[in-house]
Amino acid sequence: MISREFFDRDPVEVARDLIGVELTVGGVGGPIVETEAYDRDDPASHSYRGPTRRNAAMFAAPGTAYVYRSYGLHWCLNAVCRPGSAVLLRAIEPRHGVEEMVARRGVVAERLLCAGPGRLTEALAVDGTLDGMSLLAEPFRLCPGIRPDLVIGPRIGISRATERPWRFGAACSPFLSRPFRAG
DNA sequence: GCTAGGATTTACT
DNA sequence: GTAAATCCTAGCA
Repeated sequence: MISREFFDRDPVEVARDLIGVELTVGGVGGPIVETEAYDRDDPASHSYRGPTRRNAAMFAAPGTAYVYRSYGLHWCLNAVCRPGSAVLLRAIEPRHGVEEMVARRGVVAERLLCAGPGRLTEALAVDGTLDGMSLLAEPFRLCPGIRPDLVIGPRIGISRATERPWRFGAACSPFLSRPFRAG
């Protein structure tokens, strides 16, 4: 099992080591194939300007889930590392409870079920009610899995510190939200 | 109090 | 390729 100590490290290390880890929520999920790191001292991070009501979970204990609403309609799931830093989960490989994901997402293409932060949360039924909950307890489950070859690149969809190579993915995975430049 | 903008996805041209 | 959907937060008056 993944322990609290796993998350009590540099978010870049945690983002890298989370690739291949199996994440399930209520039994639905699969191996993580894409993550991004966000640090306390990072202009692109919600924690950059210090704790607020919205990002309070980012300053909670390592291993806490930070769930926030993006663009007014999507939810994004993060794993809190050291206080003020977190790892954004961008994509997983649909392996467990695929039928349930299809029912929630209403799509046929399996590779699009969890390929993106908003898609992932919809497929796993993650929303604001899980903000501040521990990823080390139900309904979450994290288990070490096969570690694939990694690809590294710049983060996506941000306007500041865009050059930091803090995006990690499983090489050649068909379930990435977007292809890596080198991969 | 009001306004601008965002770690996105989808549908349409 | 471009636009729309939609809401919370920060920043400023």
